[in-house]
Amino acid sequence: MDYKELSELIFPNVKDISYYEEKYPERNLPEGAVVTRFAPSPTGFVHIGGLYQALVARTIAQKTKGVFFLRVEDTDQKREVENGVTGIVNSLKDFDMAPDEGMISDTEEIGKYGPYKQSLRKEIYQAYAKYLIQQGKAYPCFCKPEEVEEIRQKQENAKIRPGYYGVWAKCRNLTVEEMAEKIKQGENYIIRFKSPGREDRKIKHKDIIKGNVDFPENDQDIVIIKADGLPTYHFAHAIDDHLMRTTHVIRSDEWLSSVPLHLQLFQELGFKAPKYAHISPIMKNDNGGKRKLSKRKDPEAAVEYYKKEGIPADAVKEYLLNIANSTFENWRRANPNAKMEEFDFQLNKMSVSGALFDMIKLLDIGKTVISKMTAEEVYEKSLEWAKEYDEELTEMLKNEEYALKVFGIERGNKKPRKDISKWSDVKENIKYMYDDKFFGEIQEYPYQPAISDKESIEKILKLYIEKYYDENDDKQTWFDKIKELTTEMGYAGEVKEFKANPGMYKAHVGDVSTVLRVALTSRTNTPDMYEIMQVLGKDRVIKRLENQINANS
RNA sequence: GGCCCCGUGGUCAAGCGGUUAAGACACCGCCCUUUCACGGCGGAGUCAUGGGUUCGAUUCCCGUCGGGGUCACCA
Repeated sequence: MDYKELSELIFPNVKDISYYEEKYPERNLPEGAVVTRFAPSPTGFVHIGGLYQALVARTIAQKTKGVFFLRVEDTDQKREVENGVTGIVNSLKDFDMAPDEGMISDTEEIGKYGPYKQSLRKEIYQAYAKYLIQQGKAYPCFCKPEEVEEIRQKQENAKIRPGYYGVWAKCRNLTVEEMAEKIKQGENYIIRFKSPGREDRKIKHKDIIKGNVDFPENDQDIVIIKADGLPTYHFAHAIDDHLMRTTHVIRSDEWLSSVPLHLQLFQELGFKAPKYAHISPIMKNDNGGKRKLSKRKDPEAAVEYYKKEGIPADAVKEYLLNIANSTFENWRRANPNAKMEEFDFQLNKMSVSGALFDMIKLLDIGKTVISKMTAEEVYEKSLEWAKEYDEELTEMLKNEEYALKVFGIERGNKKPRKDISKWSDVKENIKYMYDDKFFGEIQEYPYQPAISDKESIEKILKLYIEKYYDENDDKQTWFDKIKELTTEMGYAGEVKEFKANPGMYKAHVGDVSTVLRVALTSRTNTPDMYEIMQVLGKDRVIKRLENQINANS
C-alpha cells in the first residue's frame, strides 16, 4: 500500500487534475489586466462591507480591462439561506455592479471558468485533494470532533498553542496501511493538509494594502475536505482562485492572518499564488469604541437599507470610493460631471485602518448627486423608488407634467438646490405643491419674529392680492412690487437699510416675503418663491393667500 | 493569552526627516440672497504617550497605552 493506492481508495472516481488544468487555461487578457472577484457566502443579505469590497474589486478590474466575477461560496450548508444567491445578484444589480462573469441568478451563470458556485465544484476539490494525498501532502484524519476538542482542552490547560499540528496531529503519522485499514473498517474521516511549515520560521508577505507583514509559518494541519465531502474555505480559495485565474484576491482583512496558510497551500499545490489586497472593514462608533458594522445591530450594515431609504446608488458608491481613495473627493471637485469610472483608482492607496461609517457625509454626497440630475431624472428615480416604498408619493407623481414642473424649480442652473439627499426626502420636499396635501395639513403659523400680529399679516396678504400680485410679472417686477408693498407697510424695502438703521424699522422685505411664503407654502424654507408661484398659477396662489387670511380672522 | 495590523482635528484623511501640518463632511462667523438652502470668504480644532536616533522628528527605532483582527469539519 502506498499513497497512490490510498488516494484511490479515498477518491476512486475523480478526474486527474490535468483535466481541469486544461479546461481552465490561463486567461488571454491584455498586459496588466487584473482578474478579481467578489466571493460572498449566501447567508442572507449583502453587507455594506461586502459591497465595498466588490466595488473596489470591480473598479480595479475595469480600470485594467480585466475581469470581475462573482463566485458563491456555499460550502457551509448549515448557514445557507433561501434565495441567498438571488439576493446577492440583485444587490449588485441595484448598484449597477453586475459582474462580467459568474452567477447571474440563483441557477444561471455566465463565463467559461465555472461552475461559480462552490457546492457544484465538489469533484474538482476532491480531485486536487486526491492529488495531494498521492504526494503525501494530505491525509485522512479519523479524530472525532470530541477528540479534537479534548486535544485543544489539554493544550489550553498546559498553556501551549492550540491546534492540530506537530505531535498533536495524531493521524498525521499513521502508516498508510493503518489509514487504509481504518477506511476499510468504515471509520469516518476528513482530509487534512499535511503542513510542511514550522512555527519558528517567519514568512514575509507583501500585501498590496497592508504592506509588508511578517508571520510565523503555518504549521497547522488544517481540514481541507469536511465530512460532507465539501472543502473548507481555505482549500476552496486555493483551488478556485487558481482555476479561475484570479490575479488579485481582494477581500476583508479578517483573512490577513490566514495568508501564511494560503501561501503554503498554493505552494504545495504547485500553483502560482495571487496577489493579495486585504481591505480594512467599515466600522461604527459604539460607545466610544469601534466595531464592525453588524448585521444584527445596525440597519445600515445591509445594502438593502440604502435602497429602502432611497439613497442613490451612485451616492453610496461615491462615498465608498471616497473611503477607498481619499483623493477621490479632490478629483470629484475638479471633475464634477465626470463618470466615477474615470477616476484613477489606486489599490495601494487604500487606508490601512478601518474607517468609521459617516452617514452625514453619505447624505451630503447624496445631495450633490441628486442636485446634478435633471428634473426628468429626479422624477424617474423618485417614482421608481415610490412605486416600491411609498404609495402616497406614487399617487402624487401620477401627473407627470406637473411633477416635472415642481422638480424643475431651481434645477438645471449653475447653482442647483441641494435639499434632497435621498428619495425618501422627496415627499416632504414637494408636499405643499399639492393642494390636497397643502390644505389637508394643519395650518400653524410657524414664523414668530418681526411680523407676527394678525392685523399686519392680513393687511400684507390683502394688499398683495388686491394691489400688487400680477401673475404675468417677470421676476424683477415681481420682486420690486414686494418691495413696494414692504415700503407701503412702513418697513424697510432693503435688508441693508434695515441693518444699517437698527431700531428704525419693524421689519424688512425679507419678513414680508416670509409672510407670503408661509401663506403660500406653510413653511419658511422653500426654493425660489417666484418659481413656486409660477408653477402654482394665479388661481391657486390667490386661493392659498385667501385661505391664510380666513384662517387668521 | 499567543500571533498580526493600526493610532494626524468630532469624522474621512493628505503628508513619509526641515510644511504657516492640505482638503472634504460637520461646527461657528461674515458676505451674497426676499427667507432657508446653494455659493463665496474667514474661524475654531489634530500628529496617543514616554524614551531614544538626529543639528532637527508627525515622519525612523524601542517601550507603554489604546483600538482592531485572528486562533473551527464558519466563511
